[in-house]
Amino acid sequence: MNDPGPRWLSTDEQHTWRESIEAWQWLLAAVDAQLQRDSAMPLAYYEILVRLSEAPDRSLRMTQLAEASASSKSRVSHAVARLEERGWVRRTDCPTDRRGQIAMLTDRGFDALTAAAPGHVEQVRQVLFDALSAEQLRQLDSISAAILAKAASSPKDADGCPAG
Amino acid sequence: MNDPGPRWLSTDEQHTWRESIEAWQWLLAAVDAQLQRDSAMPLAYYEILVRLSEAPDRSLRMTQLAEASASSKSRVSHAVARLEERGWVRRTDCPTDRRGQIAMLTDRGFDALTAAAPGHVEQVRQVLFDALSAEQLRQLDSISAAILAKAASSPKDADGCPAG
DNA sequence: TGGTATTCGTTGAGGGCTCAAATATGAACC
DNA sequence: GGTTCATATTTGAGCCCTCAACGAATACCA
Repeated sequence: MNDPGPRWLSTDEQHTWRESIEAWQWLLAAVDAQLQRDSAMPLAYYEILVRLSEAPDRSLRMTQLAEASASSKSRVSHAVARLEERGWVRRTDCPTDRRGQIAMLTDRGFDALTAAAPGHVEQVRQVLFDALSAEQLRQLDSISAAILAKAASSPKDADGCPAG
Repeated sequence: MNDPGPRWLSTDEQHTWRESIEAWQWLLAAVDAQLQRDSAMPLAYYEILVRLSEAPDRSLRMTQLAEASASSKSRVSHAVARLEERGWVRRTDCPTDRRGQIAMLTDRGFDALTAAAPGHVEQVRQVLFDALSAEQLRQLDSISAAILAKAASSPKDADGCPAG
């Protein structure tokens, strides 16, 4: 007789929760849709290209790429397979670990990224930076950091990054 | 010779942007994964069940259900079809508009929702409310409201709610 | 009344994601 | 060396979502 029962959300909490998920689901969907519409790639692919473009030699081991783009190994494996079909990424064997694969951004991939970037950045401005004040952006920064801290401290699942 | 070029993000902006999407993608994935794992339903289905449970007669026209759950008509149509297979929702013809369909939450659907709720709420607490201070929650509230205001003012696509 | 536009809801193809299982290699230990 | 456990990556099934197209019914309007 000691189950405290679920700690239900107060009215205020419920309001904050619903508003927040709706806002961020919309924002993510809007960004994804713009990329899909104008550059024929989902946000997840864009992020993979960005991480590769920033890496030395524009190359990354699959696992590192998964970590850098905050997604699961499985997702990255599927995604890189698609990106390779488009000629945007090339996979080669890792010389020091025969289990490993190295994903490298090709010149065509870099061009695709360069072409997609301006429209994407503009969309990000519209949905986020034009909507918030400087003060709110600072607040958002620390809020996001707090959430990520929670994410880091919670147990990860077997495969990739998501979930808790 | 008057193209200002893309308004690139400053270092700070880029930091805020990357941190924010990573945080919210993780949070949404974590909530979705908990529901999937413990109650065998995605967050989108849970939200549909919630909106129905709150509606008079636990019933809503398909379009209203789409608006209430902030998703596209197509998504809701597919989802309700699945939920109907599970016996959680029943569709009936609308008496006043022969194009219309009314989705009603069944008793079994209500039970499923009741069973799923405590674990879901607990997860929401863990990923959001336990991570943020009261002050941050207030800030988040107004940040989300600002984003949603932007969403409301931006042109909607043909089908449903998402995208901008 | 007839014509046109709009709304309601569904459908199917296509694609991305997750999950669990499988393969192959590396590391550690005795 | 051989066992055993851990790591790296892939694979395929199954599911959800988007997009575009569709049929059907209603609204608007001359």
